[in-house]
Amino acid sequence: MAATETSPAADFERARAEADELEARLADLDDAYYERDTTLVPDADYDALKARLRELGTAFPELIGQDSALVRVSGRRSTLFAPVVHAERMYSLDNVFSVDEFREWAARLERDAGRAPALLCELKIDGLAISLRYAAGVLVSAATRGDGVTGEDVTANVLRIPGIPRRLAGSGHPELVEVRGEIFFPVAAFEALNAEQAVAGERVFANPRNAASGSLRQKAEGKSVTELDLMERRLSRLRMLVHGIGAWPHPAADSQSGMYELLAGWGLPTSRNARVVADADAAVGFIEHFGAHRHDVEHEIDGVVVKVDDFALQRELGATSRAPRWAIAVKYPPEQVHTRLLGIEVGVGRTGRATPYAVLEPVRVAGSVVARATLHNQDVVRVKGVLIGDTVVIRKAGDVIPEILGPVLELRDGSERAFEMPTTCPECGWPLAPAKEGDIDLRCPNARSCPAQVRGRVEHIGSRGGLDIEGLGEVSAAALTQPVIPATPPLTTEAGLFDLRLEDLFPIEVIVKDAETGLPKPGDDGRPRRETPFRRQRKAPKPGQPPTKSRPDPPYDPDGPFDGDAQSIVSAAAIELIAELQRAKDKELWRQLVALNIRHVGPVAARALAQHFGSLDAIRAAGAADLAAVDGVGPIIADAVVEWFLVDWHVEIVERWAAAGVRFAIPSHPGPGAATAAIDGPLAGLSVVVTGTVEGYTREGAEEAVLAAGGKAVGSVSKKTSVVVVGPGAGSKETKAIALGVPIVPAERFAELLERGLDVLAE
DNA sequence: CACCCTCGAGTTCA
DNA sequence: CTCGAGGGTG
Repeated sequence: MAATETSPAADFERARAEADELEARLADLDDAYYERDTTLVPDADYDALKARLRELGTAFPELIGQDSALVRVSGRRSTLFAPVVHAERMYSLDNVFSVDEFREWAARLERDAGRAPALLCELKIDGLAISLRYAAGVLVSAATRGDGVTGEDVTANVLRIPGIPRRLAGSGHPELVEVRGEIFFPVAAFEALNAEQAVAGERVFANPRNAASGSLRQKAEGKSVTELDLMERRLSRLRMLVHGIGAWPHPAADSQSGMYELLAGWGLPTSRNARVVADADAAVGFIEHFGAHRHDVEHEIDGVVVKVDDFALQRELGATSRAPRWAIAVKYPPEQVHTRLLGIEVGVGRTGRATPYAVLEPVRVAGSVVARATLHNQDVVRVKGVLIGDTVVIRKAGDVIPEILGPVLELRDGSERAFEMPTTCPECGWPLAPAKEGDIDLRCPNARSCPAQVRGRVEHIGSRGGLDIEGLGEVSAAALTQPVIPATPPLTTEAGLFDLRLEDLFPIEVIVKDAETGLPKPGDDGRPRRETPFRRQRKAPKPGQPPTKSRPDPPYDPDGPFDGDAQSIVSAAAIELIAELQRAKDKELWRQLVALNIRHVGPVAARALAQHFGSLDAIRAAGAADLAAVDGVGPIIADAVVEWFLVDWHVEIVERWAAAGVRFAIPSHPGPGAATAAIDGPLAGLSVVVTGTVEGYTREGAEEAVLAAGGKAVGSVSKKTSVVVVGPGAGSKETKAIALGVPIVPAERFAELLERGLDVLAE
């Protein structure tokens, strides 16, 4: 977004016209943001407008008047609540948008201060600035920032927010003190709120900040009892953290950090994430750390605030007309960005569902480059209102998965066209149809031979929740089911999986696709590049030199039927795959059940069925009623199992796998219906969630250990969860556990938990 | 029958 | 990780 170059002759009039336009636009945006809690454009665009205005202002200072968007403290007084004049003005902070700009600020600071002062780093919470006025230790009013001079009284609502003391702890409180802080909606609570709002037919909030603002501005008058209840609940989910003081002539502390200790001692909520660091370099470390762990905090953060810790130096540095010189806000790159919707393609998954997905101009969002995003189905495409060719708004939902929020209507030029859902399967050409009358999802009915579905099922067989076959993932599954060579793929259905031999793998050639575009990559000769995933080319020995053997040939039976060409050798991946398949034949019955791809039968249902019946034969012989009697299996799953066995090519899978040696039974199982004694152990009757990394265990291993100790390993935290084991890298589950009051055990004590059960908590 | 847990399925990128 | 839907429980 390069600014138009102003000519050296300086066309003042042109600059003024542009500045006027920018001012008007910014006034609109500020008005929407502060008065109506609406964000019309991504933050990045807003910042860009201001940056441009600042540029113009640098060239022509006379363009920037007293009510310019650059000068006024953003925000205006709302008439909703009574006005409150702050005893001391609430400043906003200057912003920088990169570590480099921060270093410039720090360098200036060090020059002004004549030394490198200690800095206090804290997170910039994306919430609402608030000022609490305490008179002789008693809360007398709470006000929003408003325009910085006058805010609105929200005391009645603030009193309902947990953690804000009406009376300060301890004694010796000043006559008057204004405590400044930020009210916010914890991210986890925000999600829950929106779900409830939707159910109640109320507005759904775009982000936690809007939710906090909206919640705080509710009025009790004229509300029904249910509405009041909803209001109460919303307020009770808000939280506050304090980060400063206003009016107080002689604070009993000589530094920002000392101030926080004092405030904490009074029972005010202070952040756990504030640190005093020695210099700018250390501050950069803090900034980068939380840039990477933005979502490991309970609230949304849009940056880091760095303050001079020493109060004496703060006073010395003073403030400009709008912001103190001793503090700076370092803003993180936006998490919502614009990019072009290049096209919408349709993929087919293992169940045959046809899913449209967006192909995007690759763009960086929250740390990674995104080129695709799912659109779920044609209804979602319609509801989001996106057209091919649109500029669209992208964000990362829940940290990872990119999501298209919608089009930027102003940027349409008429060349965009609507997406039309294909009527036939893009992979096999069969007509797509809903599985049931009234279903939105379209499916490819060619379950047996649609290459996409076979590929998906084979991949699922190899997955961790299935037979956990190393070397059978996305790439191998595609190679086995859709190679360019041979013409007849080694697998036309999964029935032949356990009959695969090395010589079936050897000839396979696939076309290499570019990860970004999905298009075939051209090789040296310009034609699509091919790869042989199960074979390596042996380098031809140079003439005149003795053939060197850099690596020994892989172990392989020379008397076997293998018939590869002399210049190639079997890759280790091929040998590994065959060996893994061999091992899979004796794996647990539940894994083999999952591998059959029966609808609704995943690891948990499969475990229940396996444990109860002991063998696939017993499951097959059981009626729907017998199946549904199993704990965790209801009529729907029971029917799905019965019906699965009625399809001839399904039965063929079972028969060919069994013939190849797949065991399909739990050895020494007493037989169907045998009472399975509840496992006794330290964790008997407890459900345990493990999140983050636990040293010495894989994710699976930890679950196994919980089962072995008699516990139940569950994936998500709820009120019923007995205990949550939290290791480094834990995310929302830890937050949720805290919110629900579920006991937490640190990962280091996992082993102890396994041995002693909940006794570990009693310390 | 109305909840609330769970599970299954689909999903993206390094 | 999130969504929708199955299963169990009060």
